[in-house]
Amino acid sequence: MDRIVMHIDVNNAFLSWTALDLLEKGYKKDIRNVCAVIGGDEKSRHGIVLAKSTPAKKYGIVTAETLYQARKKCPNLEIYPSNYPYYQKKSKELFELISKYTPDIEQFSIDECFIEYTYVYNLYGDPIKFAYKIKEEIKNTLGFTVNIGIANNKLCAKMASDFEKPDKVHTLFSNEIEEKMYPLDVGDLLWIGKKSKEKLNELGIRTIKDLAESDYTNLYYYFKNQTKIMIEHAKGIDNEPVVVQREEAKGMSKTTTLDRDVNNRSELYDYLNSISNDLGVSLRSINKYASTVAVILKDQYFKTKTHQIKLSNPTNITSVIFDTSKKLLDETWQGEAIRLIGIRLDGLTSVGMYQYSLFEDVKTKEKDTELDSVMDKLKGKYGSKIINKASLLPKNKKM
DNA sequence: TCTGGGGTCCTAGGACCC
DNA sequence: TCTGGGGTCCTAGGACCC
Repeated sequence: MDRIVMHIDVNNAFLSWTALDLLEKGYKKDIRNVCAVIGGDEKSRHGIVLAKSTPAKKYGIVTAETLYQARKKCPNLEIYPSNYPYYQKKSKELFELISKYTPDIEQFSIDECFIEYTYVYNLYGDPIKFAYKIKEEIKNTLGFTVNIGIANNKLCAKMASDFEKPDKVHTLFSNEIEEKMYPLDVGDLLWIGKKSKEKLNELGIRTIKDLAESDYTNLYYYFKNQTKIMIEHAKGIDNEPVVVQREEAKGMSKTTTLDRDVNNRSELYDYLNSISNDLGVSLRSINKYASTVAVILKDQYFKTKTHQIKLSNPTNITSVIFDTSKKLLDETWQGEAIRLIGIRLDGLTSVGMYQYSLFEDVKTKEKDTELDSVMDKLKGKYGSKIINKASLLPKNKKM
């Protein structure tokens, strides 16, 4: 028997979920039915569209464009803020509901998952009937709609769930690829982004069919080792398994867009301090150590610069992350006006075996580890706002 | 009041070793 | 003696996804 995979995707997730949040709070209007978006705060320069309603989509509003542009397309646009804790809650409810039917679920993002239906086929039978059943159950018990794609592999299941929306079930089985997928724009193919689409178009490749029938050697010059997989995807070939257990994070990062451009070193240090603190807490909460620290900068012209260093000893100590990031900033920053600043930790390991390098100040390290641990506990007990190092406080409130 | 944040993976080029 | 070449590690930058 052929393999059967499903992809379940919440329609306009953030917007649908905020609609429910508002209705629960007594809001009279369902924002799913008006021209509305979830967007960031423009005053702090976070003004982009995070999600849009179906009516907003009809006006041509797209995700990630500026609210300014979106408003030009729909002057009556309503903009609502995001509520991540609520989204997490809804996401959990969704995956718990699906888990009742199979353990073979791969969570792909906060609002998407794959399920390996092959193993439960004998239990539930016709996958299309099952998909409709689960779609209705989600709508009736959780209050939001999903699209479900059914296919013989993950790639095609995901492509299928992206067909007509919302509240639909689609199939894209192997024998339907030429009919349903080949006519689509090559840019609609998973993993073909803006740049690859442009390049393919230049080469006269416009549809997925064009790519499927392209010659490997002609494309190799432009796409190198991605060529083979690209052509296979266009043909609907994909052998990736549904991976139930989420792989452990390989890195973590935190970046922040500043409310104005900053070219003052000590102010940039203050941001690094705060970010180091947040990352340190996250790192310790998953019992990991970071091998590499990188500073990420974006200047006023949106030019991004990164500078990284591999540590001689993986660390989970906030002060080490902060000191390293300061040094990295000093080495790479030329005084340009900074729009975004952040830190990325890579090469996360569970290795607790801490070897002190030769001239390290052992006493300081032990003290800092102890300080981090005390602060983590207090934050866990009283909430993250309750305690901070004096250096994190606003200057006029310093102890 | 113009352009977020958090991830993964790939590539090119330099350093270094044998 | 008009100066190889393979392998590995590391860093910077970029493409792609949600």
